Amino acid sequence: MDLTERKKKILRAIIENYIQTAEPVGSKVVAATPGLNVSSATIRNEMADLEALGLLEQPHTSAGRIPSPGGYRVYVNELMEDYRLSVQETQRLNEALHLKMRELDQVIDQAGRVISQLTRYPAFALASGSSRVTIQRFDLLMVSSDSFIIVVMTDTNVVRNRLVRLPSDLSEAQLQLLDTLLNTTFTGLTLDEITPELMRVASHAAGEAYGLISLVVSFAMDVLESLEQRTVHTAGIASLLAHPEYRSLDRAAPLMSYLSEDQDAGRFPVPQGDPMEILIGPENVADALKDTSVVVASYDIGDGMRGVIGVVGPTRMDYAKITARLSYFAAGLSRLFEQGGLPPGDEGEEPDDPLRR
Amino acid sequence: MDLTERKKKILRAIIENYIQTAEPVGSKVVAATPGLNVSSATIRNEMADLEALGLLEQPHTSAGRIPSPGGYRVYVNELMEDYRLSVQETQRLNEALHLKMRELDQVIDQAGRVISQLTRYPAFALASGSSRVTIQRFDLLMVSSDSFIIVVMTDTNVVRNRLVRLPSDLSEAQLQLLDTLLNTTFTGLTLDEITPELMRVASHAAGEAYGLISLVVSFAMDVLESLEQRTVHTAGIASLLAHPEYRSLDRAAPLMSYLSEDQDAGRFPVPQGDPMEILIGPENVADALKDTSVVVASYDIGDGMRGVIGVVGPTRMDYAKITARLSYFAAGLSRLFEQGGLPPGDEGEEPDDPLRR
DNA sequence: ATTAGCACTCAGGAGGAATGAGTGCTAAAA
DNA sequence: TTTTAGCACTCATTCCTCCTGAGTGCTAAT
Repeated sequence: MDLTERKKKILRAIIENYIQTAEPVGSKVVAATPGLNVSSATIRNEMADLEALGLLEQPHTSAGRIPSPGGYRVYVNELMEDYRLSVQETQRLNEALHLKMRELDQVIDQAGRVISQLTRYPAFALASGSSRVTIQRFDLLMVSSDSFIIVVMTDTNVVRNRLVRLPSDLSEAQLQLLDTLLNTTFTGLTLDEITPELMRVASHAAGEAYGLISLVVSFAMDVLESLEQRTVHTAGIASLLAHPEYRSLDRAAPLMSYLSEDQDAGRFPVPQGDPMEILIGPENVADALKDTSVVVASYDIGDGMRGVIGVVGPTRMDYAKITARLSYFAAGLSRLFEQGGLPPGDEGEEPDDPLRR
Repeated sequence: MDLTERKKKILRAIIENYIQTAEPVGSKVVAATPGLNVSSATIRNEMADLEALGLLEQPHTSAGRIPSPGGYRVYVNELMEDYRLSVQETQRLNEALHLKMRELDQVIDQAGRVISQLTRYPAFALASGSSRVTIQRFDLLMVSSDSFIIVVMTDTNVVRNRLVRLPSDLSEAQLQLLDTLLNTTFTGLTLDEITPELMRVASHAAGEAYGLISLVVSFAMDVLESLEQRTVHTAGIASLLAHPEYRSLDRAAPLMSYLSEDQDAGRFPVPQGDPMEILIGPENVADALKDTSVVVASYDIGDGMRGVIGVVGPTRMDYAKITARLSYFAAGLSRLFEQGGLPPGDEGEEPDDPLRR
């Protein structure tokens, strides 16, 4: 977008003012911007030009101007200055990164909550997975004569377990046998490759132990499935109501429902290429997001997985602040995982300071 | 509450009408109730009496009456007929009980989502635990020369694991030693009983392995902590907006914030004694719930834990329907767990039909 | 190219009347 | 003594209309 310096200044002034006040901006207050020594009449002419270019809009004839989605686009691409995080902000962000490390799922969920609190917008978080996971190894641990623990580990180093009680007793030797059989037959297979026939063949080899095998294998399949199935976590939906554009329920309700709808991923944008992406209003694919903006960042989880974290808000969003915070936080998460903090499963120890180089 | 038959009929008619319409009920429509062959003037006199008894309220002089919290109380205690679930409803509820069995936490979360969908009210779900959990057993599984899996099992049969990578190599024998040491020293202890001193003593016994021991033990402590810490899951917050009492943001926003606030339990009521409890308006302890009603049910998880699941809505709630659905669902959950469906950790196989006797 | 000035537009708020649902009370009927 | 018909009264709600003021576009002067 080729604009004169003055037009840029005016556009920027209007957008930043509107971001603060949520009120249409008139020529008079723009004229008052320092460094812009022209009269309001001149501003009016310029504003008319900017409107013709599709960068501004007028809610009604006798109102000031508000930025159009295209205007915001120009702003984030060319006009926006990097927002410098204050010391307090980095401190808060760093503190927030001391996440309690548990299951990956819980970490993602928690990260979403935290970023929602920090930005005051609803947030979503998900992991976009490695889709071809296989079981690398089975372990069966005897607990008592009629119960044992299944531990499975995938090739992405996720470890999951389940305790099983049986109606009948089982000897240590039988368990050993089962263990070997599982490890020779069912390792290295993806979800689709584990067929009922395969299970029948295996149980034949093991004699009567079909029930046991199906028990363990179906648990393994559950694990694989849960790793492939991408679920979204959303947090802070209520914070929408703090923003004037959602003071009317007609605007708030559909968006809130969309955000809290069933947790299937794919409804939310994921950054392509760049680690951070801004989607303004109609640039969103989902209808419910057509007049909201989404800022989304990704971070590296390791083992071929990427975490995605983003916030949703009105197109009038403080893009500078939000992108600064989000990218800092995402970078922190990347480092956290990279440091061996906690990879896909639940591995590694708790790092002291996740942001220390 | 001792009321004449006629007063009861009138009160009930008013409450049920108000539950349907959310509009103050006038004497005329009450007079039209079948089985009540008196004129509206008589009804007016009776209504004045009921108001004097504190069972009805008048929003303003020229409006009909609405039930007071006390009125609802009388209604749920004495007047309400059991709502008979239709065949479709039991079918839907049964289907909903086919929860994917994973971690207990996830099951609880999912149950909350489901009940929120079924009732169209926001729901909360939590597990009220057994507070003195101890580690019953440690297992260390070698993965490669520099990594192993910690598996811990608590006395409540919860099993958790974590994969650990080490900077240096480790022999199978060392791991065995560590295993024995952990099992002799740290089993049967509650969270507070695991002291730093104890860890120092143990590592002395093991030679130089302090780092390793603290690694495993702090994981165990994490597990104990996560089991004692009761987190609430809330779902369906946006469904509030569908009800006319929350069409105004002043009413909706505080409640929504309360529901989505940080996930600490204790903010939500838990049934005492009875497996189901109804708290109407000011009967709630929490300020934010003072003009909402909460219907809450509990179910048995096993191993000394109880699940709690409830819905939150306006005092004008269809108590008959909600209690019927909630208690049916809670009973289903109880049976699900009892059947060995999935106890605290992640045990047992997936049942075919959780409601089959 | 810029600016002062002026007529014009229009959302939003204030005030006021009309509407109608619903009440309480009284006096008559059962 | 209880019930009912009738009537005057109340008051939230809706729908006008009018007014105000912020902000514009245009024109003519600088």
